[in-house]
Amino acid sequence: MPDERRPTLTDVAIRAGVSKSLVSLVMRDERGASPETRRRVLEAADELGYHPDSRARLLRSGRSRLLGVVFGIQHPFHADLVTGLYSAARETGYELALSAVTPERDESEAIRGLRQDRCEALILLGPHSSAAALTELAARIPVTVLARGLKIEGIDVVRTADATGTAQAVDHVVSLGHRRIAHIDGGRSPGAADRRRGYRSAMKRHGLEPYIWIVPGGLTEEVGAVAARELLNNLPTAVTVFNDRCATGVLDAFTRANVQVPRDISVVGYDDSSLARLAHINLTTIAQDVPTMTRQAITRLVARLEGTAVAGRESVIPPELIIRGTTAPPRT
Amino acid sequence: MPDERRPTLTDVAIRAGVSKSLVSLVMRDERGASPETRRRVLEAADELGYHPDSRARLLRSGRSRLLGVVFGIQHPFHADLVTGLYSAARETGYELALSAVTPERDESEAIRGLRQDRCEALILLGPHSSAAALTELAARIPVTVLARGLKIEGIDVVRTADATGTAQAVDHVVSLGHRRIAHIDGGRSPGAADRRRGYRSAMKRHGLEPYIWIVPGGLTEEVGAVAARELLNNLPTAVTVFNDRCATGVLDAFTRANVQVPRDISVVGYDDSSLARLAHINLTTIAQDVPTMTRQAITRLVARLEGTAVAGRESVIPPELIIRGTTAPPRT
DNA sequence: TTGAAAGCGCTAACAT
DNA sequence: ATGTTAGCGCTTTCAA
Repeated sequence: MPDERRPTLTDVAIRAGVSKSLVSLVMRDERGASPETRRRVLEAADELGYHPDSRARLLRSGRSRLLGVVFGIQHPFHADLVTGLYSAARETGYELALSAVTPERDESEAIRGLRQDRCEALILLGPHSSAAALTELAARIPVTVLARGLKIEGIDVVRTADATGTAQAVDHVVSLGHRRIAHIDGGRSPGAADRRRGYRSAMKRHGLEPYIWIVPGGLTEEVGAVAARELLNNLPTAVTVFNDRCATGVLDAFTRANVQVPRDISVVGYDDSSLARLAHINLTTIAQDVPTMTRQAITRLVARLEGTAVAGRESVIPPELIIRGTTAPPRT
Repeated sequence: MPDERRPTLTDVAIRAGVSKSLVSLVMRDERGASPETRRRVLEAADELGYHPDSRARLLRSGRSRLLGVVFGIQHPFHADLVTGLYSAARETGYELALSAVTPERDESEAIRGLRQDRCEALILLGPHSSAAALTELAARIPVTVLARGLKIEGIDVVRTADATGTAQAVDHVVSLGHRRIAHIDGGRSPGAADRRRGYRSAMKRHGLEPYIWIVPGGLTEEVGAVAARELLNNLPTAVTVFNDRCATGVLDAFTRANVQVPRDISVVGYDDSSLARLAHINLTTIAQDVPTMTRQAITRLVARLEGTAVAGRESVIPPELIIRGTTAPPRT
């Protein structure tokens, strides 16, 4: 089925009876060709089924107009971010090149692939490379880190104001009348430290310092369930959880233990992942503003590539509380 | 940060004091350079931070050695497949180019991107393009479809023997003593028809035709929960579910309705996704053999590209029953 | 408005 | 084992 050789620009030029330069102009929609020539060229191209070879084109023009994206293929939240990045890139004239991190393919390998493709800049989603590796990388190519706060010379960061997020969660349940509010932690995951800090300071601000209780948790449903079982010994009336996946595990453990949500305990998640929106979960949660985050990441990077400097290294995007069905006033 | 020009092969050649050809050989790990030369070249390359330009390389060699992969970024099972594809491609000398389908980026757009990048072949994960579109595509480029059974001239298919899978599920619960076994269906999703068929014929084979009960379901937790609520009216003793995500929703709905699994009802999922393995879910399920599927997909495609014909259009991989905690003998 | 020629960074074919 | 030469398909001078 396949291959007569793909038609080249030269083929089109011959067929249209003009020079390669003219064909090049016409294909790129530049001015400088007569309407008649333009018509003939387009006709010839169409007849041959010609499509420009982006590799050759980019090789010659010295640019790739490619933005590399490194993401964790197992992370639902990264899927949301990639979706947003595609939309944000659409109108910029840049394309996305995806490179996945899998259990058998680490971040450095993912980055290496992208560099071979001559991406002009890199977007790293919640990277876990060392600061040293990132510093070295940033010295060679513009890098923007998404969804992880770190301060590294030369690296732009776009992230959610995570401390604000958990503070909003605490404020919400406090306003419902809760006082004994626990926090299930994300350990060393991206954002976990800030979320923990936000919880702690909001509790202090409300004069609830004696009730501060931080339980080890993590990224997954499984650790959420474990953490929830720890809470059962001395059930608080509300709990803020590191993320929605973890919160799902929490809900599951509670249900099994015959603890009703929100009657017996209120639960607040984090991320507003599609999980949270499911009718049978219906989780009150903190939404990261994915459209804004991804738009900013792309905008900053493009600006840097075009030489339009952008102020500041860091964009911190405010999150938003989404009230659903897992929070209610405490039983009196 | 910015850019001294990226080092080229010529730069490395000059620094190492050898010809470009030698550098080219060394970088590609071909034989024909002395150990001493090799060492010098690698050292120079390293000092300069040189990475070969794949565009130029591929332009020159007339091939891209790129396999395009179209996947749904929201599908956990696709994540597993992509992970397997990376591993399978690793030793073949081909690279993967990922192109995601998102809510705002459809399959045809994903495919178009890959074709501009001059991928030599395409792997489509559970595609939903029309047969006509796929036929036309396959006329222009080798195509392998993964995880969806379809019979289209010129398209290779690698899929799980889905009918066998649900049959195994039925056999398993029958062997435990169940007779009233329902099936929650996947609707029009890839594999759903076969799984439904497997359920139906296994029920007949066991003389349980009167108990056949197929409830509409789908891909997600949400529809699983809805389907489960429908079962509550007339609870069977076991149910086989279209996939693990859907089964999770089923479990959740049962728990809320105070129906205990597996005491009151046995549940079998499908996919053996990471979800199923979580301790608090611990779902008995049918595992698709991802390593074999992905290896076969890559192998077939590479064989086709190298002209080594492969017999048959279709590889059907047997699935495997994984017994965990959601199945048990019925209460007597 | 048009065309000729010179590369982009690399590999392949042919020397040596 | 090493070097030389000629392009891959395109864009970009620069001259006509």
